[in-house]
Amino acid sequence: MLDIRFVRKNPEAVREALKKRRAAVDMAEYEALDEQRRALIAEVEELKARRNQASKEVAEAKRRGENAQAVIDSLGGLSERIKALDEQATAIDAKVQDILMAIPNIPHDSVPVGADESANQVVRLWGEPASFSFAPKDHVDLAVSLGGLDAERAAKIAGARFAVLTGWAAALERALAQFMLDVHILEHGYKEVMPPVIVNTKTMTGTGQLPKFAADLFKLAETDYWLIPTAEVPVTNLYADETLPAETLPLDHCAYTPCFRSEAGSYGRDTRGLIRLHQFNKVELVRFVRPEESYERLEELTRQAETILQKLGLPYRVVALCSGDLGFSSAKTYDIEVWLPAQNAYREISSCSNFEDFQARRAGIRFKEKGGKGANLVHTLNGSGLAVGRTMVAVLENCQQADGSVVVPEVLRPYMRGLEVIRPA
RNA sequence: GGAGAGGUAGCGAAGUGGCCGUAACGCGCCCGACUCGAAAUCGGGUUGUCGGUGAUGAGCCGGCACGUGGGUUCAAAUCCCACCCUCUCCGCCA
Repeated sequence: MLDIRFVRKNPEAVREALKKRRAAVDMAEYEALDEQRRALIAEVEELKARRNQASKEVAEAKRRGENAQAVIDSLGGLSERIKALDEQATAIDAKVQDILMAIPNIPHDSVPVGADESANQVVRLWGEPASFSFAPKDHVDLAVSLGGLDAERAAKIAGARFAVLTGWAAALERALAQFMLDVHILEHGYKEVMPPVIVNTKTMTGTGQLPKFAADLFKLAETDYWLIPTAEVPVTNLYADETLPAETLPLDHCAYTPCFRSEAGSYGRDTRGLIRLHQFNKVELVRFVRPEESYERLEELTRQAETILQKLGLPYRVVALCSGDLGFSSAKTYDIEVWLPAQNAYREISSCSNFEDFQARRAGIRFKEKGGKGANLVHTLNGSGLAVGRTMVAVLENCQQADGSVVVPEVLRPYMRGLEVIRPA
């Protein structure tokens, strides 16, 4: 959420940002409501000040043992008027908040302006896509023929967009996750957290998933519980309504959790295999940083996520999302896209974003300088490090051999009981 | 699921209708004094948010906030109602 005073004083900057994002918010209505809100507040506050003043006089008179009936009588109806105005103010404030919550973050100056993903900019490439002497199979064919993926039974017990991994595939999923965690914990200094994967509405609102994107989420019936679409939600909100000592920044957490997404509106896309599921596992990196260094930290974060692909030897590219492709809460995002030979394309495997103070304001996450006066909002960042299922897809497709076997990347072998090659059972 | 206790500032905690949200007291933290320096000691300071004014700063003025939401009252941390959360004991349970 943007600062209500910033929006009031910089309406043109907000309109400009909305235009760059191709987002529609009725700013004229918003401004009219905001003005009404302030007028009402001024009116009701004046009445309350009068009431408080009179109450003080009554108290003083009673203390002196005098009769205060005259003052009390003069207040007739004041509280009723205050109550009526208060109700109006509350109603208008709710409307203002609704719109304010629907205004997306302002894209950073370095974000390329464009309508959709075709305007995204490739920032760098790493690795050479291997040239195969045979037609590379896709990950579904590989996983099924190697006996690791059972899509039929997944559909039977849950439905479409679920997967059952068996044997080596289940082990590979665990191996990838643990490998990623070890790198981020041991080499990049992140502290691991294992949070709840069910959260309440307040938490979902803190990071910006609600109120706008309820349709993308799973909600538990008859409760205030939601399944997290990413560990970003519980981990960022760990420090909601807290003031962190400045010396603890940057505060870096990684978390390995399942993620749940309804994938509403993606019918027909990526219906095969492990690319787009209702439930998948992800190692997430979340950082709480000082505002002045958040962009430097975003570069660092992106490189840390890239490290995983480099160690696995998987070719990828880094893309700066354009304004029209940017997520609602993000001021700047780099997507990391891994090479998938069977699709002959780069596909998203990580998304690294700087939310500046957008989430921190919603969630109430501040920091305070030791001995300093007042608290300021932190900047929050997060990035996948990485999506585990999609990493498995990339490993299978990039490391396959002509005979249908798959070579296990060396760094994973210690996590796979030394297994070097995955062969049909 | 049953019974009980409790939610007040960074933490602990006092506070049964007005002089208590400028929130006692203690701890922590910050500034100062003392000291060669430190500890101890002494003095002072230390919530957030919204509105107005200022320059989107500082300051000043005002409103609100004692778990949340209602109610009673001229006036609520305090009285009444509902809900949420935490802790203890019992039951159940991986």
